[in-house]
Amino acid sequence: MVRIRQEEKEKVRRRLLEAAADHFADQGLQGAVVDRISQAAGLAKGTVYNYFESKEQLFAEVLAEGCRRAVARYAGVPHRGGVRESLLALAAADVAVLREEERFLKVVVREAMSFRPETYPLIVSHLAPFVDQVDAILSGGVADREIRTDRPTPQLAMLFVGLLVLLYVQHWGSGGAWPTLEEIPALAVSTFLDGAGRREAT
Amino acid sequence: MVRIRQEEKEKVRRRLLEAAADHFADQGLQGAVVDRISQAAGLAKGTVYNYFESKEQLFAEVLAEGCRRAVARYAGVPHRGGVRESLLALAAADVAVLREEERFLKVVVREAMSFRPETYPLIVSHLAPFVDQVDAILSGGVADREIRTDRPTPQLAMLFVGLLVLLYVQHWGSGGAWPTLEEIPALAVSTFLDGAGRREAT
Amino acid sequence: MVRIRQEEKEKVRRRLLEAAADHFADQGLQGAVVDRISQAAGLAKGTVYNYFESKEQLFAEVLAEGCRRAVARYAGVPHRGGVRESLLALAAADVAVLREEERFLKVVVREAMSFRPETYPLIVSHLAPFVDQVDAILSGGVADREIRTDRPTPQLAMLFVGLLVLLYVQHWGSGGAWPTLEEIPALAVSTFLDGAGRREAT
Amino acid sequence: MVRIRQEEKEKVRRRLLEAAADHFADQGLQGAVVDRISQAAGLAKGTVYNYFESKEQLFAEVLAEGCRRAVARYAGVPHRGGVRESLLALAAADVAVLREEERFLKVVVREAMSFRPETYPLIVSHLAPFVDQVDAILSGGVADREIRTDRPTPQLAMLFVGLLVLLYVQHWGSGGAWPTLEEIPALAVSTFLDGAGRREAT
DNA sequence: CATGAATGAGAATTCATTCAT
DNA sequence: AATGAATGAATTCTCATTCAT
Repeated sequence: MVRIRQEEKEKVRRRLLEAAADHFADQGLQGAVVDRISQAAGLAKGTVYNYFESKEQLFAEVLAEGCRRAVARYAGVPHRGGVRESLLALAAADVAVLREEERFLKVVVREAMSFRPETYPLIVSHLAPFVDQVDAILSGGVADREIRTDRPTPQLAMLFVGLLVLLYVQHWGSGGAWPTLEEIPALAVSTFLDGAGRREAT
Repeated sequence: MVRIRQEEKEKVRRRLLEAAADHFADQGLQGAVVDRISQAAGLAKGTVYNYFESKEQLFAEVLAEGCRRAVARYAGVPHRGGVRESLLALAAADVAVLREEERFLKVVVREAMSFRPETYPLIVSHLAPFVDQVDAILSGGVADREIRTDRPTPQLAMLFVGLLVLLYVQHWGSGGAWPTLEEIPALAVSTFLDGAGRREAT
Repeated sequence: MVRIRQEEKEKVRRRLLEAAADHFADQGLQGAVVDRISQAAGLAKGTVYNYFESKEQLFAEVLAEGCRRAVARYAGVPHRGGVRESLLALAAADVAVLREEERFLKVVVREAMSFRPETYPLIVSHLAPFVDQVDAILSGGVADREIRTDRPTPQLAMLFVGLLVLLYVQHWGSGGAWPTLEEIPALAVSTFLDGAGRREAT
Repeated sequence: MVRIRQEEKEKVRRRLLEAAADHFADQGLQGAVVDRISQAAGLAKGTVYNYFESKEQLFAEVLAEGCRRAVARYAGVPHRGGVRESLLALAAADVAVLREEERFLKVVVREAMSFRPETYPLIVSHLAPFVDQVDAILSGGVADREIRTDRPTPQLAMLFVGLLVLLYVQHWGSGGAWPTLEEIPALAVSTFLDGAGRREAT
């Protein structure tokens, strides 16, 4: 019975998080309204406060949950083949997550790009596992002489992740016109690895 | 006499815009408080409304002013030499603007990266001159066979601008740790043109 | 339980309406202050907005409630005997309502006499049932040859109602000196039916 | 020269009063905005305060001016013939004033009918000359046995004036539909003297 | 636990009034 | 005298949070 109670609680919590993600994605932390979140979850305003300390807390949890869900997906991505293939696979996984958890990811991206001191470190730490994975791939690439060696791989990794995020922002900002979600992985990897200059030109 | 009055008014307006930029940069549109802006400008609350219709209006004007100041600076940048040199010069000019008008630029970047439907088109239109300049450079580069031809130059231009913005965000987000403003132009251009892959590797 | 809640809410709503009527009667729509209304009702400012959309809405509801209460009372008045008796009964009922719901009626009268385009039609429509009743009485009087036939009864009805209102205004304006509430029905009916001219004089 | 200065000042004052009457007639004391009044007069906000102590003062002066203008016109009306003719002439003069000074009169009527303790006595005192004139006519009528003797003539006079005002309100409230200004004098006098009952019926 | 009415701090905005020019 | 920029008190309305049921 306690078990069932626990599960029930967890379910309600989820519902609230989903609804919150929805609203935070659209309106931001300040613009979102607790009452509307609760109603979207089919609950009363007060109930939110049975699960979360405050609106800010709720926001932080949405952020954390978003990162958790994202990271969970990357863990399963295998790194076979060269750097290009691995990065493609990772980026593809990322886009796949985006599709399923767009609301959560939007919250994360939006907050990340507003670089508020209160949340920036939080987000960086949440995203660390993902960046680390990229870093690992790139380090392998350095060993295989596929990657430039004049810059530290952690910085390159951050650049790659940043590039992905940048493309998401342009995707959302353009209303999905360009780039489309489909082309993002290839676009990101190609831009990141090859640059815009002509090969022979160098 | 009227002349002096006019100048005086313009000065006050400036002061308000500066103060507003400060606050919007830190708190965003929703987080900023009109009363605190006016006080930061050494004026009373009501005075803000003698110059601007509403908080939203004020925000829009800060945005416009930020873009205006930025664009004004790019106009003077000459495109001599190859693509690399031109882009470097442009990026350097951009960073120079950033140093002097950090508050305004932060507002623009923050808003741009939050991709709100209300302001995204506005910002895009404001930034258009800058993107166009990059586009012009890249188009020249295509003619000189310095730039890949498999992607439309407008998209490449947006990518370059996005990359710059991305580096600003990481600069601000890291508290200035990495990248520093000095290294941003080279970093942006090198990443954009060369990518992270090894030349020979291809 | 829900029942009790509902009743409780209805009670609070009433309290707010009464307090609002008080203030609107004294200060008019523009002069009244929401905060003072809520405090007069023993509630906090915000509570008003849990029950009414806005100050204007609240005013409209007070108006409607006032008319509703008034009309409810007239419905029970029987028209027996001649025109004079019927009008007297009706006017007496109106004065009786006035005594009990003075605050509400004052709001209605005040607003009616300020002939604002925003509310005048509203008030006219609310008062229609009362005017119609007078009209019915007068029409009966026309048949019985008690009433002049050279003017449409609806216009005469409006005149009678207007006369009543006029006497209320003079009553309130004079601080109750003249006319007193007691004499208003007879005064209204006599003035309306007989006029100030001498019978024989005609 | 002083003379000219004086006249100039008087002219400006007039302009302000007219503009104020306009706005007070439409918006009431509370709804009117000083700045808009001054601009309607082609002057700056501050100028109003060179001529009037405060908005309230200005309102009071508009009220007084309205009454003054009205009363000035009645003074010239001769009482010849019987009561009916005299009252008709007076009412016609009143309507004539209304036509020319509608803005001022609206302010007076509106304020009178809102029976605010602050202004009611003021208005009554301003209107006293008019009421007195009616009273004089009625007293003459009593002597000639044209008027009922069972009610004090001052009260009858107030009733007559009230009736006129009532018709104005209905005229304005109905958007001029009924009664029209033309029919008001006859309507007022006939209603007042004859009533709605049939002569023979009594 | 869920509920939702009550609360009141806080924010945007208006506008009468002042006063330096 | 005329002006109109500056002021800040006053007001409406919002919404996060509390708490009795």
